[in-house]
Amino acid sequence: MTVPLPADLFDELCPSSLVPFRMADKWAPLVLRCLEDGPRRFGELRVPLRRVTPKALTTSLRRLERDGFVTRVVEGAAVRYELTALGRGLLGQLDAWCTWVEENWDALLDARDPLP
Amino acid sequence: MTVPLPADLFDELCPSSLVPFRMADKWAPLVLRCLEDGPRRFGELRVPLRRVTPKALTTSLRRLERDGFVTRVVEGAAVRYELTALGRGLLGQLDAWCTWVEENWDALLDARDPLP
DNA sequence: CGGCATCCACCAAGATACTG
DNA sequence: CAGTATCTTGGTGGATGCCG
Repeated sequence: MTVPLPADLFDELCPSSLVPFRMADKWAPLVLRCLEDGPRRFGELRVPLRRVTPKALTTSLRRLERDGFVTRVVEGAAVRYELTALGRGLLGQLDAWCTWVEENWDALLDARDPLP
Repeated sequence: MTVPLPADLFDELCPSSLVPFRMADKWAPLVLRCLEDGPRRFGELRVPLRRVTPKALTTSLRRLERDGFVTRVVEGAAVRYELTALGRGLLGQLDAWCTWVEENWDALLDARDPLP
């Protein structure tokens, strides 16, 4: 079985307004990352995403489901969310973004807040 | 000298809501593509982007300038917009998106329909 | 030519509280 | 546990008209 998601999986400032990329909605990239290692329940997602209100998380998950990136499966009392093949494909783009942002982070900072 | 931008550079339905990626704002990816082959004037950009109001185009350009992706240079009565090195780097990501969308277009279409 | 001013509709998204 | 229900706000972006 998969390891529980750590509460500090994401940086406090993630996502940042300096990042010019957006995927689906504000929290979708973080949700996708949480689902990378296998299906998760709503409560599991809330641990690393504790800054996100339940409503916002639900909205994000519903949209990901509508667009075919995530499936919502009810198993008795429990619910699990899982990546589809299409959704898993988004992770490649996400990795590319992260790489680009890391490589250009200083330039992004300098451009946004030029030294006097 | 660069060739004038064709009026039909972009598809009528571009950008589409089926594309889960966003760069800066709605029109930024198209603007960046217009600047790929060299500096352009405001009026030149308006040709392929005739569906975009002047205000929206200005807003997009201002934001791209603020974030360090584009420079705005006044040359007497004329104004030219040009990609910075950082902005040119965005084109790589844009290419990656286009490739991904083309490869997954049918899946995106199929996935969107089933849900109410 | 290269915009700006104004008004307005839409919706993403947060705060807060509550529920089957 | 897995969400809903309201309320409210801020920002994007379209429509229209005007300007130096």
